Amino acid sequence: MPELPDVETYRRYLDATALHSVISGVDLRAKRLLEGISAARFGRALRGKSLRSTRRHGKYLFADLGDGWLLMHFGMTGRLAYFKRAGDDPEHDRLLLTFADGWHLAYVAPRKLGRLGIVDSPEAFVENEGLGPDALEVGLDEFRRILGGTRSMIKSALMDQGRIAGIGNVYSDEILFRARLHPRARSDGLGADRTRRLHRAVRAVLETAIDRKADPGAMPPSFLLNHREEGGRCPRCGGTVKRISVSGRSGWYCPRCQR
DNA sequence: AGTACCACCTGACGGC
DNA sequence: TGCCGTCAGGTGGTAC
Repeated sequence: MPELPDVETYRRYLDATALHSVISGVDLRAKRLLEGISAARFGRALRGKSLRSTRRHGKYLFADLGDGWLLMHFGMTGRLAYFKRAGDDPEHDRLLLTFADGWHLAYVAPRKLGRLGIVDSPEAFVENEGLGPDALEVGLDEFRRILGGTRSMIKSALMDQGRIAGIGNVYSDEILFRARLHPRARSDGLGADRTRRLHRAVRAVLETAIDRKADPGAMPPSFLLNHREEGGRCPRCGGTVKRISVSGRSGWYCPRCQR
């Protein structure tokens, strides 16, 4: 699930659970997730430290270690789990942090598509990766400039992390549905009104999803999210939603509402 | 510059 | 029940 609302929910979860405890154990169970650092150095960077605070940029989560930051990306299936008893350790935990108070924080990723690492700072990482501004931070003027700078399909542009960070396949559909724009509309052909509408939709959709803790079952009835299926009904007009392929992903939309 | 396709992994689900 | 193909909310590389 991990798009911006999911990762923000994980961030708040970490804040509410694992902050400020001393890390006594580091068990990395999937080395391939490590980015640019050896397992030994990764362990040394964490052991004896505590997670002082958290930050998020797009789909990336950072935790301050005092001299460097723990980096987490959740791929398609990643999440966090905080628990006390060893028996509650979830399946597919790829990193298990144990705290001095006996609690554990697991980074769980069934498909091993995420990333773990240690970085100097969130800012430096964002710069090095060439990530665009966070989708919740980007102002209208910048939004207009970013979308006006590419001839690609609007759905692709929204999902391009180098342009705007945080929007993935499902929420790009949701945003376009709310803004009533066709996923294949040209990014630089929206015009002022539709660009403003789209910018408002980005904020509204992401903030609502965060309020609902990114839980699909808790989304408002007006959301398209729970109707992304064959024969699904548009919550606005009652018509049948349609699936198309955009940048190799399944995009769902309502042909009647979105032009 | 933009797009299609493949690969990385594993699990879930429908069809036979 | 078991096997097989297909698909999955991400990203990065390649080739056109």
